[in-house]
Amino acid sequence: MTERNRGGVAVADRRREILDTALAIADEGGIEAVSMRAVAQRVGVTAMALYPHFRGKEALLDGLVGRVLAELTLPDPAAPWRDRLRDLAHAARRLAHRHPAVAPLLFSRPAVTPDALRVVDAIYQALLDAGVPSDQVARIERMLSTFVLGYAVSEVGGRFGTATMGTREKRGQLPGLVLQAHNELPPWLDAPWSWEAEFDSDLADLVAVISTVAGAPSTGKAGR
Amino acid sequence: MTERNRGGVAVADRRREILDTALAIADEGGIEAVSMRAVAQRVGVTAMALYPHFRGKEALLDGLVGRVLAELTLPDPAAPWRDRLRDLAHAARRLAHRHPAVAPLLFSRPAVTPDALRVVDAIYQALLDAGVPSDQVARIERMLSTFVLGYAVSEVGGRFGTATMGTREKRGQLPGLVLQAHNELPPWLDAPWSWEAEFDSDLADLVAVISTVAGAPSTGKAGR
DNA sequence: ACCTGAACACCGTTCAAGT
DNA sequence: ACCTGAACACCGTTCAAGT
Repeated sequence: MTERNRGGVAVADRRREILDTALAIADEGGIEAVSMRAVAQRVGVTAMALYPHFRGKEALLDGLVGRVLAELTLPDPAAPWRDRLRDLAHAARRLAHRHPAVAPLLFSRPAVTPDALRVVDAIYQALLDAGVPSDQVARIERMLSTFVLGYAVSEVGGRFGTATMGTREKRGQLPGLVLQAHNELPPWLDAPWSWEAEFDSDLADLVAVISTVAGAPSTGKAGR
Repeated sequence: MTERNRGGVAVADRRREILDTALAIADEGGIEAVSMRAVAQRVGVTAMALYPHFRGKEALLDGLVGRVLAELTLPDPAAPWRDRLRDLAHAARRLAHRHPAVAPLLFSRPAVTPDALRVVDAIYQALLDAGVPSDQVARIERMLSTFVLGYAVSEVGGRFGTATMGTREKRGQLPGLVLQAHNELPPWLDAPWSWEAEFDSDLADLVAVISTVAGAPSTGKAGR
């Protein structure tokens, strides 16, 4: 017995339609393109017609984060904990690449929605299976998720730079700025072959931390 | 021979005055309170008067990031590398707490401005002194700065939650959501005593990673 | 060069009114 | 309950005009 409005559209479907539209607009034009008016127009309705579904723009953005988080597929619970953590990290990174405008919003929404809690729980489970003491599980989860989110947002947000050449040449000529350590490093090492490969190396290092915290011997060193 | 406008104000001072004003507004009302019109009004000028100094709002926000980054004090180069990295991390975290509205902007600006490069160079130097192989220095720098920025932004942005009680009680009752691992953990461990203490533990773990990558024996395990 | 004032094409949200 | 249309108080930016 789903509720229906005059047009015969189930209200839950309408809500999802609004979020799908908002996500499409965000993917195409960035978060600043997501206006109540633009979303409404694409849905084929007035901006005010969104308010029965979302209290305001903030609520719509909350919904957008949930919509994106729901896309994240959890790893197979039967897999080894290392694989589960790696799969989850890669899935999160790919998600950020798919929805670069929405990813940064995760920094300002607490992970207390059902969509977020199921992810946290999967990480908790992997850490417990790894042998991490229970008084360290929450900390390690935050450390891991902070790094993964931070790395992915740095990539899509542009913090890591565009990897176009020429930036280094300029550095040498910056007036009155001495970059001692930069000059000791080969220039081509500033950017990695592949951001995914670097992500893998970082994950390997963090998994080693987890093994250490768990009291088990670290199995793999990082390396490139 | 500094250039002066009709009012007798040096143009460089005018630029700084605009940025100081923008920062004050951001600190008080968040980033969305920083409008060309609001900044101009506080400076005592029309919005259009900002355009000779900044090409547009994006350029003003770039300047704001530089203004904040310039506040970060570099560690004593004579100190041991571990202390230098820790001091830098804590200084960055405090900076984010002082200017919570500006910190997230760092994710979308590449670290290629002089203000940013001097920070990166200080980290490079510490990592080289630690014995990190040169082909790993840039990667480790990104891993470290990504974590530090991500942690600080998570704190001030609200991702880590408000640490008010009650959220956990709700979790148990979320309809149709089974949080297996959550139920195995004592509820009071969800949030740490102090976010700063957790930050310290995380840093200790990351410093241990650096020691491992450097080939030196890890000196300190994490612990709480 | 620096600044103004008017104008344009937008915003989010409230409110009274319709069905 | 859901939606409309007008209105209010904002935006960033362009443009012609002033000094």
